[in-house]
Amino acid sequence: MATLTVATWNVNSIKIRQDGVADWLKTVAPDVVALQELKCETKAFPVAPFEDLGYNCAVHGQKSYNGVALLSKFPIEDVTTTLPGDGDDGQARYIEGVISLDGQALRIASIYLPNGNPVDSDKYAYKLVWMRRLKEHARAVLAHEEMLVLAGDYNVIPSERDVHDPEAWRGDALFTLETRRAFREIVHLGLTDALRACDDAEDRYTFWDYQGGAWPKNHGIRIDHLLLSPEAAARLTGCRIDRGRRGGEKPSDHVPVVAEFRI
DNA sequence: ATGCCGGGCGAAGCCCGA
Repeated sequence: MATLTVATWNVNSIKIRQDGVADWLKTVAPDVVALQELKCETKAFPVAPFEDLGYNCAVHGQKSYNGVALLSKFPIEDVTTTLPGDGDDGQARYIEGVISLDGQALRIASIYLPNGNPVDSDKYAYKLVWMRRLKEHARAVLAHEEMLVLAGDYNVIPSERDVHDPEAWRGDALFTLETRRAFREIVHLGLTDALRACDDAEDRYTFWDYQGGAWPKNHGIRIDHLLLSPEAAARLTGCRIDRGRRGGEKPSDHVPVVAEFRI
């Protein structure tokens, strides 16, 4: 019985964070990692430190903003970067690939879902449209009935117990009833929230703002998620949030979420 | 709550994030 470790992490600039990510890879040794908010162009992604640690890299980058990647100890095949209705969407927010394991496959996506604030702007409309596109794509890939992990920064607080102070976030684009309903529509296609399948506690956050002492006061929110197909959920053995990565020098404002599977 | 952080860009100050 082998263990497959799959993680997601919004690194908030891969250039600034590359040493910290490499250090984390050495410590945790995940098999597959979904990264978000690279803030660099594809050709500028620092592949060397990760290849030196035995990882293959698939990158969908963009200058200054957004950017997503997959790292994998196994080869990454059939890489795609578009969602239905992509049109002229110039924002690098989605990358998907197939990881070939012994006799089976894992389909993994790295998602950087739009923030959507303020709610009276076109950014919010873009977020909701993007979520509908993700839903349609999720429906299509779920039909393959394979191990599937839709991992990333969803910019969605799913419920009241995923935020330190619900009143402080009421009306925010991450927490409106409309946003949460759109997220549920995706989950209800048949996906499992990996963290909540393993840990029902309050105080399970993945993001703390840099400002206002949010980290020392533990004013966090849970917005980074691994959503699993039934085939993946059946093999899930654990899921944890790597809170320790919020401390130290020059941390990202997000921390990794790590899931383990028996394969 | 907004922009008190932090990062990108680019060389000061604005844009953006959640």
